Amino acid sequence: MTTDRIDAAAVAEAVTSESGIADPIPEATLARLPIYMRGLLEVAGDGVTTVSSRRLADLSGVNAAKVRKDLSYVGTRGTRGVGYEVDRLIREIGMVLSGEVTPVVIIGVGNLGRALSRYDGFVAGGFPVLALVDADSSMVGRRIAGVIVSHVDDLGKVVAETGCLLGIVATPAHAAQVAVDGLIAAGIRSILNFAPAVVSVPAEVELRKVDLATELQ
Amino acid sequence: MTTDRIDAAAVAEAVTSESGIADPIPEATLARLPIYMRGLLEVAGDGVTTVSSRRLADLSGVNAAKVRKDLSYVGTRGTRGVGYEVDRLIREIGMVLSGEVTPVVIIGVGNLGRALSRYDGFVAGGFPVLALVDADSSMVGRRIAGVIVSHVDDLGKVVAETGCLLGIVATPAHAAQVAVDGLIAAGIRSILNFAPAVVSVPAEVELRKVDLATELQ
DNA sequence: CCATGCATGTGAATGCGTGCACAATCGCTT
DNA sequence: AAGCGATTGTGCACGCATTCACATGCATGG
Repeated sequence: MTTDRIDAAAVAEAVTSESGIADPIPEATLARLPIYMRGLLEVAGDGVTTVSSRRLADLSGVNAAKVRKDLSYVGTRGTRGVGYEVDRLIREIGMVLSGEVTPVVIIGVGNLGRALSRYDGFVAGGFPVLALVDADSSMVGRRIAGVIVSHVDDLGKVVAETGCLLGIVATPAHAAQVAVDGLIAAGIRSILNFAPAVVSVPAEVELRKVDLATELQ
Repeated sequence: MTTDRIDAAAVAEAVTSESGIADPIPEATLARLPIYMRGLLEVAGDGVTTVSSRRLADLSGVNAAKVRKDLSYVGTRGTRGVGYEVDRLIREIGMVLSGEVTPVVIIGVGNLGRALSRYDGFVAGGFPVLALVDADSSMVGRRIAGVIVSHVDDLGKVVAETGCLLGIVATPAHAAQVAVDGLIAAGIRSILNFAPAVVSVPAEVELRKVDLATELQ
């Protein structure tokens, strides 16, 4: 029966995402899943049990074919002639998104760092802040957004314990390079730099710079 | 033979002329120009008069070939073996960016909203305020900085009429989420949040939060 | 039980963005 | 004056994303 195939596909998907070897879901699709989720929760509130790709496309403001292709990556199978089961889709997308969680560590708990660590958008986007470090000893031990601040000297230990994969630099400009070097030494391979400074990294490290001043301009 | 090249050129010209005198500058390039501008202003402050694509690429964290291709769209020509003239480049990019005006709508005309609507920096930066809305009926109809205040219920209509692409939230904290949802429903995909509240948006919508308390420090 | 309508799932084509590689070209030095 | 090092400008190819179009397949009604 076809149910066997569906279950097998679901299990395979779960296994691949757990092992973290290769994620076959395109990044562009991943970025749209929260949008679909939003539309799904909306129609679910209306008591609708099935939704077509066309309807979901209209709700999300995208193309219907794109919706179908995206959902095919998720693994969920719809019913031809009917559409997709809303509850099932919400569960499937939820699992994929929860599997795409990347814990982050923030260096620097000044004004910027505190603002970032309290920014719920990170959690909603799958980037929970699990660790905070600072070079100022007077900050160590303080609790910000439910996370205890550690000293930057313990960065390697903290990263190892929390399993953080992404580092956010929120230090003053003059400390940015040191902070980045520390992150790299701790094993971080993806860095988001909020400090207004240009830093250099090895080729194998992915670095993205966020300049608030430029953004406002 | 040369016929191939002529045909290709004819096609390209037909495409460009089809869209009028509109800029053939790719969107991806347009998004990088502010980043280049920032690097240029930095080196200009150091008294440097010329900059190579390689140097500008390092400053901006992008590929050197990409920089050259982007600058070729701007129209500025560099000098082989030397590089680009910094002052000239700043002027050229500035002109392109000033031509890229993005009309904005401001939600909330309290103290903050009024201050923002009168802030000349927005106009200078290519963000003219074309619409103002508020939930308070006593505000509707008042003229602030040359713009008539509309009611928030008419947000969709106002946005459609003025063609606003960017929304600025200047409401009290408790109304921020409602304001953001309204903007998204109106078709806005870029939002600047000045309210001291954390709001959630779909991944498709670009949201930036500006915390004035931290900015002042 | 069968025909019919409707929606899925996907192969294929197109367009866009990126980056390599190299010829063209300029200023500088000898 | 002439070669040389340096840098631009761009043709080309590759990969990703988007969208079309259609065959496949399920459910419903008679």
